This record gives sequence, structure tokens and C-alpha cells, in this order.
Amino acid sequence: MELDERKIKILKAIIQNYQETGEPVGSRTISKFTDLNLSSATIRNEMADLEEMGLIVQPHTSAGRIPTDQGYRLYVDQLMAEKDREVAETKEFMVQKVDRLEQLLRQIVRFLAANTNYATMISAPSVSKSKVKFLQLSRMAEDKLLATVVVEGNIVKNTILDLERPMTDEDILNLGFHLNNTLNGLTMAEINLELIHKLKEVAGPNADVVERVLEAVASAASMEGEVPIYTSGATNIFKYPELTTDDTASQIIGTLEEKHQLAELLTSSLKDEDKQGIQIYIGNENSVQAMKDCSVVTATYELKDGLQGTIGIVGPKRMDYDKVVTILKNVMAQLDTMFKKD
Amino acid sequence: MELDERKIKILKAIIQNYQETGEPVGSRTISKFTDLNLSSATIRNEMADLEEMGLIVQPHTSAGRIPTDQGYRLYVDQLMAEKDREVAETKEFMVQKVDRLEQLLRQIVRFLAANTNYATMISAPSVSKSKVKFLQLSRMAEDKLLATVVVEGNIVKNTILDLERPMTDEDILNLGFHLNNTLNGLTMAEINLELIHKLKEVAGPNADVVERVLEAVASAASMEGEVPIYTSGATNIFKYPELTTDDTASQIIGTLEEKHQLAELLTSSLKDEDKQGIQIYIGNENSVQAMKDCSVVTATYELKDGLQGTIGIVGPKRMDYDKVVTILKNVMAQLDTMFKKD
DNA sequence: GTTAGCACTCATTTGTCTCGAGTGCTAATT
DNA sequence: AATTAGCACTCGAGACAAATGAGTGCTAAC
Repeated sequence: MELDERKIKILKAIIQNYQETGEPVGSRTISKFTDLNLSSATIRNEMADLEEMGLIVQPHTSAGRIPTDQGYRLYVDQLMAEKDREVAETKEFMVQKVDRLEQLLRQIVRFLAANTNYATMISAPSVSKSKVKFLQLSRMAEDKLLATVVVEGNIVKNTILDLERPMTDEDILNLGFHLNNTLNGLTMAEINLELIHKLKEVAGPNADVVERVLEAVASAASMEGEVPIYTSGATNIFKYPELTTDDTASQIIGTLEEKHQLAELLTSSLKDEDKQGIQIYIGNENSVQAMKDCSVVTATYELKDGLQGTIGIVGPKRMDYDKVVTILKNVMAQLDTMFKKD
Repeated sequence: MELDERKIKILKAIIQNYQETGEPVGSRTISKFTDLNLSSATIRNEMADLEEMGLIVQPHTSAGRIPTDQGYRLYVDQLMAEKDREVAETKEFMVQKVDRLEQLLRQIVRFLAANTNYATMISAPSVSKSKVKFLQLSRMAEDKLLATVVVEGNIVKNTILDLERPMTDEDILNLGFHLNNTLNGLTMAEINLELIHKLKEVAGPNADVVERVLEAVASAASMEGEVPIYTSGATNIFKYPELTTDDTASQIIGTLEEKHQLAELLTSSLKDEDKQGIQIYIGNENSVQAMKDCSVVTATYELKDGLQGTIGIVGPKRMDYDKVVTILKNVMAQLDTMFKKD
């Protein structure tokens, strides 16, 4: 069976129409919708072929057709034409001064949720590959020490340590100085056992403090593998009847709320760099069972210093892939310029 | 109209039965359910009275009765007997070592959501009344300054400042020392204009740095009024059909997701200290419009140093108030012992 | 004061019917 | 050989009516 130009046009028309209405689309509709000037009967024949190829399907006899996962796959891989005109509108989505990364991320998900009508999520940039930029110890109280660590990307972490035995101010200063000098510029991966051993030797009786500072450094900077994830617009899924059946809505929202399942999904997309970091998962293609009736579009963003995280957009399988991809690319571009000059 | 012992028993029975089934409860059911040994006809008469008093109502003719908001109010104010037997089961809900306050809060909401089958939320302890415990400036790079502030409760905040003009290490040290000395032990409220003016005079040419450090202190410590709120079990509301009508579910979940509306609700309960800090809002009594069909139970918890936050539980109006209150008290008690010894 | 009995109400369920959108197939048309 | 008109057929959705039954209020008897 050939997939000629005409069939493609019809498939496109079906997908786009179904996107808007959410109802199975019939031959008559296509007959008018397209500029092919074909009668419904002809369309019917073509649709029968498309169905045979597994690209569309009818929910029940005597109903119109809807695209299959395979149909969508073909569409996003080959037929999709990005909507450039939207670009102008989406510019400058941020006016508020952003003083914290967290706020920026929240703003992004909000913006995306509001502009796409889908549920959105974003994972904070992972710092596991980042370098230590600054480290400092200071006495907070007689027996309390404050360790402050800054890693690239200006992410700051603090830990308060209880001193098991007294240290002089000078000791603290020296130890802090030494730690900073030694660790500065290293990535988490580079802080290995050998180095740790050396540090402890230098610290002498205060080896335990070193140990705990390093623990703090590691756990703080890598955030113990718990990358924070922000979500927005979870309730947008109520806009799509096909996701509001019984408990699917509940499952999806639950997944979005619990977040830890999203982590897998988002981080798994980190590596692939084919299509400018944008990936599309249709239906079962994504790893989260609760979202088997959804499509997920992910995009990897990168701040400077190799910090990268992922944005995800969750919607029905009939989501407007073009629009989503366009908006995502736009946001990425903005993030780029924003952090290039900083 | 008198509210005699028998009427009370019947009202209680209605509320409890409705709590379990979610269906209007009829006279026959009550006749068997209670130990009053009365026929349904008698119950009917009594129910007519209760309805006249505005405590119960029938959704439509020829249906059973359901409690009104007023009925619930009476119940929670006077009739409720706490279920002590649950206490034993709920003990020791935490096994994991808690290294961060955030994690503790998350664990609490999770625990509550899992054990109550309602949606839960918790506001992080507010530090607005807390004292500055430690303040430090340090040079991070040629033109970058790191300001670290610790307030009571060991909450640490950092801000990175760009220096507009160079400062010597000594200047930084002195300024930091001075700021720390001056501000240490003060609450946010006590850092007033006069004090700020004085600080600036001392700083001389570096007045702008002082200004920005103070800004940072204020915004960091009070978190700009943005108290973080964690939620869990939002999807529990799907378990109650009366909340799953059309868009009420969507609204409730949306409110839980957006969080900022919850802040009002939770902080407004901070002050009242009548009933061990536990308050119950039935239906419209709570300030959030989207939750007018819900009841909200809030409890104020207090860590040491006067740090306090609020736990909230959101469910249908027919929620199991006894159980919720009992569990909440239990959690509070555990938090108490946990932070007393620390 | 309590209860049995009865007529009445009304939401819910069930079944039946119609309507119409949409299909597949065949025969006619271009 | 491709396209189209025409027609019989399928099947979900919606309308309507009847049956069901849970529950009530009232009255009269206990």
C-alpha cells in the first residue's frame, strides 16, 4: 500500500480536525475541510486504506475515524510544520525581575500552562556535573558551625553542623580556607576518596568535621538525586473529555502531584540531542503507566555551566504538537539569551 | 423547640451514617442503626423537628435527610467525641531520618493524606517574628558578595550581590562584622528606618551595599510573604462523589496546586488558640470560594523559637471530623516531643 | 407518646423507539 | 481507471414512558 500525497493530506486533515473537536471525524467533514475537492465516497475509500495501514481507526462501526498512536507518530515525525507565526506573540513572557532560580522555573511552568492549556512540569537544573565555586566555614555559636557551599550556576546550599569538640576560630578559618582552596573548581565527580583522605590528614583531629562538611557538600550539591520538579496547570486536563473518564484524570493528577515518577520521565530525556533536545512521547511511549492515554513533549534546556534540566508538557494524544513544539523552542531561545549575557 | 437527648442521638446517627455512605439517610435506617428501639415513624417525627431547627435537610421530597452546615457546626462544637483508640495505631509515623525541614513537612502531609483519605496541606513555619541569629558577608569573586543570614529556627538564606564598585577585603570584613553586631538578636520588626539610617552612615560610601544587604535580609527572612506550602493527596477528593461534580473537583485541585490561596486560609488560623490550635471550617466558613463545598480542619503547630505553621485537611463536609482531629492532635504531640528535645 | 398503615412523591432505573451520522459496497459516470 | 452517486446497514445518543422503590407526612389506633 502506497502512502501517496493525497492520503497524507487526508491524514493531516483528520488529525487536525480531531485535534480541535475531539470527536471522530467522518468522510463528509474531510470532503469539505480540505481543498482536494473530492466527494465523501472517495475519501471513504482512502480512509479505508489509511485504516488498513494502521494510521487511523474507528472507535466503533458507523463512527468517524480517529488517529492511532502510529498515525500520530507519523505525523510528528514527518508531517508536522511548525507554526512560526506564534513566535511573535510569545515573546517576552517575563517582566518580573527574577531573583531566584526557583521563581524563574515557576514562572516558566505557569506561563506554559496558561498558554498551552496542557499540564506542564519542569525539572530544576541538575548540578551533579557542576563545579564547586566557593566554600566557607563560619562559627555561628559556641558549638555550631555553618558550612556554605556555592556551586556553578550560583546555587547556594547551607548546612549547620554541631561541633563535637571545640575548635578555635583560627582552626575554623584555616580549615575553611584549606577546603575552599582544595575543592574549588572541582566537580562532585572529582572529589574522590583519595582527595578526601588527604583532606582528613591535613585536618588532623578535626577529620570528623571534614567528613561532615564533605557529606554536606555532596548531599547539598547533588541534592541527593532529588531534583526538584515544579508543575502547573494540572487541572487543564479536565478540558479534554477523553482524559476525564473515571479515574484516569485522578491518576494523571496524582502523578503530577507526587512528582517522583516525573523525575524518571524528565531525566530520561536529558541525553537525546537529536531534535534540539525536544522529544515527543505518544501514548504508551512514555514510561509512566498512569499517562498511557497522554502524550508528553519534553525539551531539555541548558543554562550556562552545563546545568541542564527538562521541561515537560502533558496533554491528550490529540495535543497540538506543532504549537507545543514552537512554544517550547521559543522558551528555550529566551532562556538561552537570558543566561548567555549573565 | 427543645433539643433533647433523643434528638441529639438521632442527629448524631444521621451524621455518622451519612459520613460513611454519602447517601441521604432515611428514617428506617436510623430506626435500626441506633439503640433507641424506636420505629421509623417516630424517627420521622423527630426528623421533621430537626429539619425545622435547620440541622438537617432533604435534598428533595421523598429522599432521606442530610446534615446542614449548621448541623455539622453543632456536631463539631458539642457532640463530637474523639476516638482515642486510633491513637495507638498512628504512633511513630516517621522512621526515616529527617535531615531537612522541608522533608519533614513533606512526610507529614504524605502521612496525613494516606491516613485520612482527604487532601492535606502544610505551611512551613513562618519566620517573620524570628530573630536574626547570624549574618555574614564574604567575597565570592572580584565583584561578587555573598550575604548569608541565619534566623532562629536555623533557617538559612543566601543572597548574591553584584558590587557596583570595588571593596577591600577589610571593608567587607568590617561591614559584615558591624552588621552582624547591630542586627543580631533583632526581629524583622525591630529593624526600622532609624536603625537603617544609622547603619548607612557608618558604612559611608558603601551605603548602597548596606541597603541591598538589608533588602536581602528582609526579603529572605520574611520570604516576601511567600510561605512555602506543601500539599498531598489532592486526588483523594475523587473519592467523594459530591465533590466530583463537573468542575468543583477541578477548582479544588487547582486551588491546592496554586497554593497562594491556601496561604490566607492557613495563616488566618494562626492566631486563634482556643481549642489547642485546631479549627474547623464547614462549607462557606472558609475563605476560599472554590472550597465552599468542603470542610477544612486546620491545626497550628509550633516548633521551638516560636516558629509556627499550620496543617490543613480538606475533605467533603461529611468528613470524619473526630478522626481528623484525633490524628492531628497526635501529629502535633509527636512534633512537640520531637522538637522539645532537639 | 408511640406505632402501624396508607397514600403520595419523586429520583432512578429500565426498556423501547427514533434519529442521524457515518460506513461499505455496488453501479453508474467521467 | 478513477470518481461519484446512491442505498442499505450499523450503532451510539437522546427522548420518552413505565416500573421500581426508598422515603415521606399524616391519621388513626395502641
